[in-house]
Amino acid sequence: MPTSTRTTAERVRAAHLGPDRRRPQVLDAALQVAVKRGLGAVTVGAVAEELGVTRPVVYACFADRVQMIEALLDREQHRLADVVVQALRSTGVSDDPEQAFVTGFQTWLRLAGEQPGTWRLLLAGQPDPAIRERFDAGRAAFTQQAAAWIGPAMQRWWHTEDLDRKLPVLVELFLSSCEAALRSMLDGADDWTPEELGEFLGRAIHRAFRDA
Amino acid sequence: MPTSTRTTAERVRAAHLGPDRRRPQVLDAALQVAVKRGLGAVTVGAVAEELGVTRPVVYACFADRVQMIEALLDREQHRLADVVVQALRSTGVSDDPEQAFVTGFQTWLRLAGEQPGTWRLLLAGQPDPAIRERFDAGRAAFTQQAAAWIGPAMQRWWHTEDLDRKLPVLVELFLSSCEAALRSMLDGADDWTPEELGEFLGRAIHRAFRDA
DNA sequence: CCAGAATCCTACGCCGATGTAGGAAAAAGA
DNA sequence: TCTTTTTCCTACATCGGCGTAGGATTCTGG
Repeated sequence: MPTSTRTTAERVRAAHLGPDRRRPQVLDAALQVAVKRGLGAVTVGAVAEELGVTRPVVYACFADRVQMIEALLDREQHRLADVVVQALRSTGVSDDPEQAFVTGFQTWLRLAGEQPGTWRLLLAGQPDPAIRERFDAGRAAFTQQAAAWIGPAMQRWWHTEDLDRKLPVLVELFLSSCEAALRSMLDGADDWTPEELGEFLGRAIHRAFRDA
Repeated sequence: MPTSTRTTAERVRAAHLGPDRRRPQVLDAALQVAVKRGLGAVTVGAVAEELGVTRPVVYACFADRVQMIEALLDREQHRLADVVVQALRSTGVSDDPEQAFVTGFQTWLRLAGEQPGTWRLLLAGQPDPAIRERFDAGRAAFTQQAAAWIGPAMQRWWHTEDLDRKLPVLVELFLSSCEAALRSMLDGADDWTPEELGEFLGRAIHRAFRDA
């Protein structure tokens, strides 16, 4: 049984790829492990086993465990950022704020639903102290990006007063709402399509922000 | 230097308390460690050092590391539940939905600000697999509690249609909004009092839910 | 004041994960 | 085909955290 069932049984010798071609595979395996058992479970051994390879092969790709996880976080963060940019672009066509919220959430949820694993990483929360700094930095980047979009938009649409003071709080609220949308999308909600969910939540969150 | 500066220097022999009186101290120390360095850093050794005691003393209070953390989570969850109950009670006096949201958030944020450590635990996210189950169970309990309050309230106030389908999504949104409020309260917002923040966010979230 | 009980501390063995060295197998080149 | 190079695997040493045994110290009751 060379394929499928990965019991702890004897493994076939892995293909002769070399570090450069092996590296993306390692990150894929690391992502699998992180999604299934949390970032804390991403050990060199676990990743190697997931990939069907021994640990030294992983060490040939990354100097140590921390660099491996940082590489994973880098890659996934870029993927996420791309999706966010696409979602933001999709809102540009409309001058109606409510419609902007709705289409933004719709395209974002649709794209996010296509690579659930990457997004679950974001919801997982930080693991051991070694990664914490890098993880928080990623979150901070998103916060900044969100602020850079929400601030001008609210100024332009509604001339919200005292925006300087309110903005940090609103950004936090916005990001948390996005998390809620994501959870609803990835977990239970089989009876919601991305379009339905995006419209429902986009409208609700728009109401919260409009008269802030 | 028997007090203060906890370098790694020689320690004084700890007082003769015994497991029963020592146990709450151990949980206090564990909470400190969790807040400072994350739940993943709550090892028996770290807790013992934080408390100024050797590891066997901790083992005299709890059978193993998992039971210690579970005891911590139990205690903190009860504290949290008490606060939530108080906040919910405070909304009962008013029949105006918006006012209910506002006073609810206000009392909750005020009480939460008094024991920040306990609440930061909630934001920290799950650590290793051993605790994950217990941690998720706590979150599920809050979800259920929120659903039990939001559902009837929305039915009574606004006769929201198709509530069965919407409720799970709305509960998720509500909890995430609470997290946002908490983050704003505990982190940056020095220029927001609990009353101001509760009014601002309570109103915003009320708008999101009213016409859902 | 002294025996006995309760409590704390030192010291140990164990296990899982890390990171490394050197030999075996596969690919590449002559 | 035979040699050289690349890549993978087995085996090892190390480290940190877990959990326990037994001696040292402090409290307590007579």
